[in-house]
Amino acid sequence: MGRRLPRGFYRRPSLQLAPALLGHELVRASDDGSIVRARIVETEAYEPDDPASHAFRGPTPRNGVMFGPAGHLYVYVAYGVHPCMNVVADAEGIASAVLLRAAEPIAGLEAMAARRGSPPDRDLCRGPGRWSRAFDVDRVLDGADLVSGDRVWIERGSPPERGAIVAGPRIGLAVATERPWRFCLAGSRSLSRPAGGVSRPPASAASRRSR
DNA sequence: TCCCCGATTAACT
DNA sequence: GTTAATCGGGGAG
Repeated sequence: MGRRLPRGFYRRPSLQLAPALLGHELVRASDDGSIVRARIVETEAYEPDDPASHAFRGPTPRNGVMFGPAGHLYVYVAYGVHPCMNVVADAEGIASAVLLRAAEPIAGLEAMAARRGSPPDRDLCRGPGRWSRAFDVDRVLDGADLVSGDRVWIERGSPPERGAIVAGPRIGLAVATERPWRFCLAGSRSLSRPAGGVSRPPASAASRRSR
């Protein structure tokens, strides 16, 4: 078993924490006894002064965990359907977090497949909603402590090779699309989209409004 | 209380 | 590559 990342690891701006999380392993122990594990290959940073952040307009019942101490899990539901996992960064009172977007399954693939309808292995955790579902994570785990909790945590993994980390624009946003705050392990086949690729040009970002 | 929109996904063509 | 599905949350009334 690897070693769990300490509180201090998380106490830095999300912009630093997001790339630092790549290569480490998220582990989830469910009530049903199953344990699943995957290597983080894609993250996004959300800073306090960031119009794309849920916390940009101040604390609410949903985003409260983001304002708390580092090293906790913030879980929100996207499109009313898909749970998405975030790691709270920085000092208490500073609302910043790292969205966990994609991972490569390492262990417990059977349990993940049972929850996800047996897609190809590399797709089990490919995308924030898919990953959450494969890991049996929903709003119940909002606020879970990754450092001392026994339901979900992060262990030290093998570090990325030099030059493997690629930054690019974040996915699915209507604002702040110019900030290259998405971080990927470029060689992974489990990315939600190709590393560094132009995900949403400004033109299409504007056209989203006319849906 | 009501309404609109989204840090997405799966199923299409 | 494109699009419909789907409902929780924030903000307005």
